[in-house]
Amino acid sequence: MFIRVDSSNGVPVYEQIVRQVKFAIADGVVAAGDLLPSVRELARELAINPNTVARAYRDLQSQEIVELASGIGLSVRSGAKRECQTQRRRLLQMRIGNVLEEAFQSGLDAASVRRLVDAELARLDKQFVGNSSDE
Amino acid sequence: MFIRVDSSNGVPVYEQIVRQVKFAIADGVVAAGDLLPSVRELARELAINPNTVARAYRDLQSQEIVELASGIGLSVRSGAKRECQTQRRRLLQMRIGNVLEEAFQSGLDAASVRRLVDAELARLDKQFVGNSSDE
Amino acid sequence: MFIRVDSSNGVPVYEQIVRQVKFAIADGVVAAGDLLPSVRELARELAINPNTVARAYRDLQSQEIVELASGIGLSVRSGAKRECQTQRRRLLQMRIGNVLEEAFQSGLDAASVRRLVDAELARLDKQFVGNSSDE
Amino acid sequence: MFIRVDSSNGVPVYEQIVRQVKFAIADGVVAAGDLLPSVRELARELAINPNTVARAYRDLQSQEIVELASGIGLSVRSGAKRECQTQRRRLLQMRIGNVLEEAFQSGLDAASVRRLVDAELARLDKQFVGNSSDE
DNA sequence: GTGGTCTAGACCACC
DNA sequence: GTGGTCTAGACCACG
Repeated sequence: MFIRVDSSNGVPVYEQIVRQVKFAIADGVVAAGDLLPSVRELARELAINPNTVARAYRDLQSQEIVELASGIGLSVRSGAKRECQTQRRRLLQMRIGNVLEEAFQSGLDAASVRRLVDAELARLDKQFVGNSSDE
Repeated sequence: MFIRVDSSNGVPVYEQIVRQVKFAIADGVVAAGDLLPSVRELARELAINPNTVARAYRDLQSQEIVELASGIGLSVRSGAKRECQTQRRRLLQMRIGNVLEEAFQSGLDAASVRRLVDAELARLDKQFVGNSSDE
Repeated sequence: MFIRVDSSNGVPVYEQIVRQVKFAIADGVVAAGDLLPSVRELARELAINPNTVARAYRDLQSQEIVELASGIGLSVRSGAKRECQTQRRRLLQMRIGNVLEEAFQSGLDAASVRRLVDAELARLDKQFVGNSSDE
Repeated sequence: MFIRVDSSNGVPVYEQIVRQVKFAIADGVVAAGDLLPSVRELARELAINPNTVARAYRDLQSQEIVELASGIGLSVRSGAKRECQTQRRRLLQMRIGNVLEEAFQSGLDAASVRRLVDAELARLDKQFVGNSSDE
């Protein structure tokens, strides 16, 4: 299973699902034409309310990432990979920008902000060696 | 006035007030022993309901940043500056860490993440020249 | 229902609720993982405004006694029982200490104070037979 | 000066003054006919608002503990000592009773309550050796 | 259904 | 004047 949710995360569960499905598509873990796991199945595996999964899937449909294959399930649309990659980049850029802006606005000077960023980057670099990206 | 709120921000107004009071204390804009602006005064200036300000101030009390001087107002406690600086550092470290971690987990490699960060840092550096910080 | 409030008590209603929830947890009446009665339900049963219950519950959250299970309710955290027992002991010790100290400081000698205490203890012993405590 | 107030005490300052004046009278530190310190003088010595002292003195007048000696000040009435002793006993009995009752109601059993009381009594016994009482 | 936020306004205690 | 408590009710997000 390519999805993991953390209910004590602040981020709504349905949104975590939406994001991770998109990330999986962006990375090619799930390809165009593939079916998403059924609402019931995913709900059981994540031990969450099926309504939550349903809501996530509804969002993915309305964003035209997946489409309903009647009687079969939800399948990834053909242009989805490229779209998900673009969205991923935009999303991360916005979030990074927001956080850094928040740091500046809180009264810290540029040097302090950069120190914080570098420390975190160093910490994470070690954790995620060997990540591959096709962007 | 050292507080500005943005009601269309997603972040609850009372929480924005809590943060900004803490930041003001961390930066020395408000010193130990100083009184916060009165509930009614701040509510009037921000054009919000006094209860919203009161809730923010109650949070500051329960976090022992500020104490009730009965019939006088709320005064900044003696250890508050150091505490607020610590909290600010921790808060930003956590938020930056979370965002960067999300970037790595989304499948991007280290180089891509660093590129995003550097671009945003460059953009914001220009915007916030002249920030001063005690830390 | 394990909560009873007395609005003509001087002690704020929301604080009575906070205390009694903690006492119930300390006594094991409510266990870790259990949900508190919903805000609306408790408000209805106590015939008070839901906001008053909500404020009590918010305090319990910020004291980390209870945590939000989004869309479900508030559940008692795992370490809460031990914490509530400790707090109960400290609270009572402080209150008893304060009152006895006040008695001494008011000029009474030790014998007079002890006489007062013994009389009250005897009176209450009869009233509260069969209390059980984990401590 | 026979009065000390603690503004971070929960107990209103004016009430602390009322109590301590009464205790001083009960103990004979201030006798019938003696004048209380003037409002301005006491306010200066305690570093509090004169209105607060004035309110305390007003209460003492309305309770007929002191009386206005026009142009002179407030003097302790003749029957005050006996009255203050009676009130002191009643007040302490009530407060002790309330606290012990609260302990029982919080779910503790009689043994636990008695243990708390004995511990505090032992602690205070050492602190207040040589208290004398004429009750 | 759940809790959270915000507004509006009454009333109280303290200084 | 100060903050604190409580009520009442609208609106939103989440499951």
